[in-house]
Amino acid sequence: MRPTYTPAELPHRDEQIHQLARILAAPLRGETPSNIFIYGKTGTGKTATVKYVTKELEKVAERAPRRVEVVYINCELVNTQYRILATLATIFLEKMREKCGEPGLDLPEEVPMTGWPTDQVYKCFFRALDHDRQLAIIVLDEVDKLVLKSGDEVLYNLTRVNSDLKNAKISIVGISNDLNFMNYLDPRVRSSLSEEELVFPPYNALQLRDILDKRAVMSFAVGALEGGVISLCAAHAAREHGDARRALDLLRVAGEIAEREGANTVSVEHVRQAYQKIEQDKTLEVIRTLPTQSKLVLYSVILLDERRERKIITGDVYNVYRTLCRQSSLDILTQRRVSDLINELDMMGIINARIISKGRYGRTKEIVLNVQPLQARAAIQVEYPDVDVATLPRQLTLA
DNA sequence: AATCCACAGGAAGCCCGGGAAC
DNA sequence: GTTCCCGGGCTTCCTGTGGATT
Repeated sequence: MRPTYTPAELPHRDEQIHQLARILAAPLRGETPSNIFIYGKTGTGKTATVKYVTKELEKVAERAPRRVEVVYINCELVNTQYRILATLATIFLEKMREKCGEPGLDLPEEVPMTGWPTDQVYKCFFRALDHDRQLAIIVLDEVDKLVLKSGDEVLYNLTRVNSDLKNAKISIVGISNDLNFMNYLDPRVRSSLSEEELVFPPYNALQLRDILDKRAVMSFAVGALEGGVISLCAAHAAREHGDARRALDLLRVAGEIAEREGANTVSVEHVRQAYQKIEQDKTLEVIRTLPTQSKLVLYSVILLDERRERKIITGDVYNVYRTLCRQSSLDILTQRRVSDLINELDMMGIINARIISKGRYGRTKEIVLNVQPLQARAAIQVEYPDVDVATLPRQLTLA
């Protein structure tokens, strides 16, 4: 049930599988497939489908007139022009050596992951590739991350390389969950990258149910899931733009909770708890990665919240914040800035802040903590970057 | 009706780090 | 390497404001 698992069958993706297969089957007829651009929100099965189809393709590729090589690159990890080319060059050098044994001509043993001029790496890749009559299908997953980080130069080069190759051909499969990024591309790159386009619509609740059903059969004992459990998971995920990964996470966590409790079956209540746990883990992660000053502001709110004396208002928060700063010898920001930080925390849903007027006694913001104080506190103190945790007061001793 | 509190939040500008251009 | 530019974080200064109190 983990997100890393690639299932052997993909329910409700038949159409996409067919389309993709139709395009990628071109090499079996001795043709070069078009470049493909695949778009869909997270958890709609893009990566799984591509992996599935390319695997099938490799199985039948022996019958093809030219050799087919599929290279999968996740651009979130490999996100510069150099590293993409170096990765490709390394792979094709390796394959070339496998194929014909002798180290090719004047080509080097390997490409270092850093150091060479980019055009040398490019040439190296080019020659290793062109050395054989082959078709390289290069899958660039999360290609939007690549463009965001290093621009579209790599894509431009890769889409152009075909015209220079004598023996080999390449075709590119770009996967993205951000459609907007196409606008940042050079028009030439855009049109050649999206010779074919494939859209992965989100799953609806029914389809999610189906997917969960299939996976549940593999992961849970018969009768371990009470009625309604799967429907509830599906419903939750459908509300969050049909993310199958979400749905699976939910079911998995619900199972883990049930197991820890020693329950025999997974109940609807477990799913509810799992939902809360996942949501909470998300916010705790946000808190953990907050900048120091925001953490301090939040910590002030928590301290005030624990006192439970009166409603928390901006002025009080700022006072507490100031003492905290002094105690941990940090710079004290102005109230104006802290006011903005409070707004940011509000936007993130960690706190709720609304403007109230107390008549003669002014206009201010009333702040309500939106997370468990104890856990939030723990999240703040984990990896507290600049401040010695011990110096933070456990209790508020303020007038 | 006028006053006035305790801030909200807009505007302008400073400072600094990082990336692009030279 | 230097210069330039940009954006984000921050400050300073400011005007605005809902409604209890006078």
